[in-house]
Amino acid sequence: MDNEAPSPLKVTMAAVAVEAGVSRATASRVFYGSTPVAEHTRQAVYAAAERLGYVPNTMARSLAARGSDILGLLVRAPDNPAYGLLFSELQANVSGAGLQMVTVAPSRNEGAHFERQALNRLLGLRVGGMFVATGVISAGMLEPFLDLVPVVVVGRPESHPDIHGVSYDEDHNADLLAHAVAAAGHRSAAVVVPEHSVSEHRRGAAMARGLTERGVRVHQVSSPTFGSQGEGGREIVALRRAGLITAAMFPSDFRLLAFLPLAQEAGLRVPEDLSLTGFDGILPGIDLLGFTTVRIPVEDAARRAVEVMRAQLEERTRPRHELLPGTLIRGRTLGPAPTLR
Amino acid sequence: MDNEAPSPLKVTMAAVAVEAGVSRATASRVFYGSTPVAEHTRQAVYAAAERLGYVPNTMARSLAARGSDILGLLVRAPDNPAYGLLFSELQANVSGAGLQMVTVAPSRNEGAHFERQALNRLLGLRVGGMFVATGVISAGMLEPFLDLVPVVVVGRPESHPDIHGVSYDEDHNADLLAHAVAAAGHRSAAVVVPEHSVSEHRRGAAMARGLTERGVRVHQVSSPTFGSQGEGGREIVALRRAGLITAAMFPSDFRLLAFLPLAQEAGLRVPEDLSLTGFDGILPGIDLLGFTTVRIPVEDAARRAVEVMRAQLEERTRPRHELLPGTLIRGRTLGPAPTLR
DNA sequence: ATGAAAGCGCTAACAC
DNA sequence: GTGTTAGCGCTTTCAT
Repeated sequence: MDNEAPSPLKVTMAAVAVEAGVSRATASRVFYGSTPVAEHTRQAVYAAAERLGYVPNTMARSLAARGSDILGLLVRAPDNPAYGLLFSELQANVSGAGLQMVTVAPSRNEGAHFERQALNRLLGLRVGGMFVATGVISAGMLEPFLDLVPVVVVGRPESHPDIHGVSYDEDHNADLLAHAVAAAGHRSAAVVVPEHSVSEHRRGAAMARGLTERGVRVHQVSSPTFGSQGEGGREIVALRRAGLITAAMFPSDFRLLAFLPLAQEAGLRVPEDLSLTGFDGILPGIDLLGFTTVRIPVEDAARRAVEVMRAQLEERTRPRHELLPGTLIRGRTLGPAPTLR
Repeated sequence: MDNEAPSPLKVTMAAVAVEAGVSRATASRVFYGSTPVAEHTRQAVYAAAERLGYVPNTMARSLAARGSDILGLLVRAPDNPAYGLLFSELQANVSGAGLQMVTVAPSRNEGAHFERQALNRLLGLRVGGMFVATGVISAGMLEPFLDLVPVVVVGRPESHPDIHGVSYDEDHNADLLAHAVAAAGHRSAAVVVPEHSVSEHRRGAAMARGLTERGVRVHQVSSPTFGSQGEGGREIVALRRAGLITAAMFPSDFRLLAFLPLAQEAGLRVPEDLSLTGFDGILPGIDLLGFTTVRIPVEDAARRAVEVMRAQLEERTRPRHELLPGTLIRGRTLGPAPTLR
């Protein structure tokens, strides 16, 4: 009588082969092989694997195969909903393409050093391709590996000429909002342009530009550090009270959210007294607040990134940079411009 | 003259050893070895590795070592901020402990089949331990591997007697809120108890119990499917109008958020006419809305989960189940009970 | 269509 | 303190 089966993780392909009465080579071919295998042999091997609870050892496999088809994702901050959604969508698309993906995150949100560690974790696993969803890693850090593993940078707007990039078209998105504000009849608006966040700064600048081009007067508010939302907010309230603006544009939904209590406190009705716009459209449940904002095309970016990756896996091509437009969300925080005073 | 260095990923430890003028074994010892190595040898090896851009091959390493110290995380839905934060915190704690972690997510949010695939991805990598942050995988699916790899289930309240669990104390948290509502003088409140979400149902039931124990009359509202928030909300509005309640408790901040527009539409002031409480305290920026809610202790759970994991890595001990209390967030949506009518 | 055998890059005894 | 050597579990020529 047979002994009790050992723990599944200890079952090797050799054991499966024996159980199925074939050679290790044949067993291997059944699972991933390129060469054809007789149908009944195939059945036998599958049955044996099932019986033993065989879990293929990815380590051994990719070592022997000199590489794997597992893709890696380096994600900057999983606690940021925009990245969380991107992770989720990439995973879905990768699986849809019949590929696998593992994800790593740096141990801290800031610091190239930590991102490097995470990158090495992926490289150490000899992934077959990498999605990089963080702006902190410089292209230079990626460069040495480019010829061995396809890299697709996703999300961040900027990238290296040798690296494939699929990004949100922040300028276009900002313009969508600027257009909406102008079209609602506003002739003078505040735009929050943070100094310390690269992407938010870019958004703010683009919104200001879009307004100006449309003949809307812009009052630029350089919001101070992220923590103290109060400052910029109070400036906006003062501008409204002085009758200098009828709308305020924020470079993220979060900042708009932070402003709401101030507006309420100041007795300003939205949008009757003051129209407001955000940016991102990601925060779960935020739609319920009725924000007028632009939804960054996370799903599209994920889909395209995977398509680009698949193409790279087949055959390396010249790097391309794609910019994906978002969609305007017409909420209740943007209304027609009131008559001032 | 030497040829140009090959791609870093092609550099093997053998190459490093040659470059440093030592044997492969010594090089190995320098990187992870248990046996001591002469200081100047050590330097030489590090220098050689640096020069060549050596990236250790994790596959080969853990194959030879029959296992790795890389931990795996199976996370249910990275696009859910609560899971995103948990991911982030686990990563920070794992790194803090000098360990590595890779994360996998199922390709779709629902379906045991997809979670199984993700689980196998982790198992295939022969991780040294696993964090499981999903309720969908049944303990039975985990059971076959328990003796080979330590498993810590984190977040979900329920778990198997053979598996370590670190969870949020939902009952306690619900009671915190019930206490706060009762203490504010409310004598009659609505409690939303969804039928289709296990954890939300549990929360709702516990809140109702807590109120009842404190002599508060409970109007249970069985919110229908998740999509149509309207239904339950309208029932609450009606209850308030009929003068039957002065407060409403929701089993998630999201549901509370969904109710806000309805309350506004109905002309109900919060909290003057109606007090509201949520549950979770996670959604970034939600604090700005002034929700009275309970913050689930994600950071504590992550920290404890890693501590438990480390203990398991050292020596397998009897499984323990921990329940972690959250903290009450006193926001502006809970006020003193108004006189009815 | 299948089997035999040679590694993949590394670690872990075991010698010296 | 360092080198030698035998595998880890698997894929992949090369035969048959």
